[in-house]
Amino acid sequence: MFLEFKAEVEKVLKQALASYEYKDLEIVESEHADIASTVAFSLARVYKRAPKEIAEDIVNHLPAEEYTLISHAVAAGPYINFYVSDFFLHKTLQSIKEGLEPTEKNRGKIIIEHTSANADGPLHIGHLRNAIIGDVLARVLKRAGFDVETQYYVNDLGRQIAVAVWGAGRMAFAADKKADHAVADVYIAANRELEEHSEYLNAVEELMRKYEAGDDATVKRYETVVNTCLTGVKETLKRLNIKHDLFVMEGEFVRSGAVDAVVNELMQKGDVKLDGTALLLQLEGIEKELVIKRSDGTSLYTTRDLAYHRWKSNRCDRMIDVFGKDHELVSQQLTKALALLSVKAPEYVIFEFVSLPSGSLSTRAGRYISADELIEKIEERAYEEVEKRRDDLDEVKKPEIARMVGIGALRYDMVKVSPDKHIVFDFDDALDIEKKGAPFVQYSHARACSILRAAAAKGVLTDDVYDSALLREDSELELIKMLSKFDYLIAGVTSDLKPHRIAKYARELAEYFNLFYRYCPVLNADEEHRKARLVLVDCARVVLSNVLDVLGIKAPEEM
RNA sequence: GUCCCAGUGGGGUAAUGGAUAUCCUUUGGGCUUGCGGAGCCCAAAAUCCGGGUUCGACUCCCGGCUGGGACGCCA
Repeated sequence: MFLEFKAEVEKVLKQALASYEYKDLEIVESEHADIASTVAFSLARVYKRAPKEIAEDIVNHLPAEEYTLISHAVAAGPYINFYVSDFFLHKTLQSIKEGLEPTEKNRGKIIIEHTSANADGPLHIGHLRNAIIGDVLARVLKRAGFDVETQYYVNDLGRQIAVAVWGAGRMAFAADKKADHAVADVYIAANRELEEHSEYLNAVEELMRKYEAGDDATVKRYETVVNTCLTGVKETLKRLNIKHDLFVMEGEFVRSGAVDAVVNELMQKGDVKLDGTALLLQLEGIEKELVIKRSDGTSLYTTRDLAYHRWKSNRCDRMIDVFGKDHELVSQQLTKALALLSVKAPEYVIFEFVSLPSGSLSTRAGRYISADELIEKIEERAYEEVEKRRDDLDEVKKPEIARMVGIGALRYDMVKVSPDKHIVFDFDDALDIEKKGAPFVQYSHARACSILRAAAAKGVLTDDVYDSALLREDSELELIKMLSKFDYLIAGVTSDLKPHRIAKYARELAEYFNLFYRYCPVLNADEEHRKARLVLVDCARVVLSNVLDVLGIKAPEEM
């Protein structure tokens, strides 16, 4: 609803500015108003008058008779402050009661690629950041009315996989281990062996050549390793509430000839030169030329990625790639090379690294914290907390709530920080569930549910006729305004792709609900207030549950 | 060396160029004859350094410093 308020402010402000020339309405959020404009500052310069005077003049020209969602506007010095009307507050509650469906639908198809970890071992905490950022964005975009498809791009052609496949030919996967962990064991052991015996490297290279050429037996060996690993990875993702619509194998693009087609087209359209038998592409603005074909004729990651993006671009309106910071140069090369092929560029969400206090993560060196280990520990920790507080619950409910709280805390922790912030992962800190994170928001939701349950038990109906004008306390007004901003938030994140803003909103909403709870009795209020407040509690419950859903966090009815 | 990113109270973190810099944690103090205390209130404490642009800079520009990353016929 806040979006509609903002639109009305823009409309009336434009009318009031009819006699001025301006570039922008300069609408800003403000703590002194529901929304404000600072346009008087820049007009002051042009018209050589005091900004305060101009602000007053603009306010005097606002068509107050057209206000519906606006109650009034005032000039506070050079600022023009707008305030919401009672009708806005009423309409906010009504629209939430009617459901939070996106106002715009069928806005086109978006393919978002995320996680895409190599199939050489389990997901670690770095992949987790990628997966959770990607998953939250996918959920936001769905809310915003897009048709979203999530893809996991499976690297099955890299040297890493060849090493794992080679290793799998010499030792068996441990049968008693989770599949992806068993693959990692083999991969790490194989790497160690190759370091000691470089004579085995030929065998690895031969595997790579045979696989690209489509040798049946080799393809089968690869598939076994990759699928084994992915089985485990999918289990982990499922626990985290993450699902990919499609797993796309890199190898397909080589075998289908799509990669060759890309290389040939680049030779015609780009600045390509020969270095021995390898092909180098010079891209504008990037010093380093891009190798698009190896001397031995096999393909490279970037070239295969070009073919993948060309394929994707034909299946959607927007492409979004969630990449680690180490892929930034690649993303620039990708954009430039795609332009040569007349393929639209993807939008990139680039996030900074997650490292351990002991240094950077490395699957090969076995230096990582697996997502599974983290999930295991955090759920244990959450179970302890539940047991501490809710001894009355049975052994079905307790672990169920512990899972919701544990996974919630983990997801919230990963998404709450701006993607361009480097994270040093601290195990104890991640396990500290008592912080104001997901459990805080979940608790507010459970509390709202509890009030509604108690009301139902007393036979008070929430869908009674109610008078929203009775909601006059500060904590009530602030809560309603916060509720109204859900659509505004979704619209914002849809364009700036910054998922940490969702986490911040969720926490703030829970805070406002707690304040309302503290200052306004619901069930113990007189009948008219009780009715109106129950509606407000129900609306808060709906928005809390929706914002948690966007974060991929379960909203427990009790905890 | 070149390029990219980050630098905000003791630690972590937020802030489309706008009014009194957010929140967590920490430390200290307080709130329950209340619908669930995983709650609420109060206090302490911060924009790396130096220039510049601007009516106005955490935010933009230039130069440093510190930390991370990229610069493979790896992915």
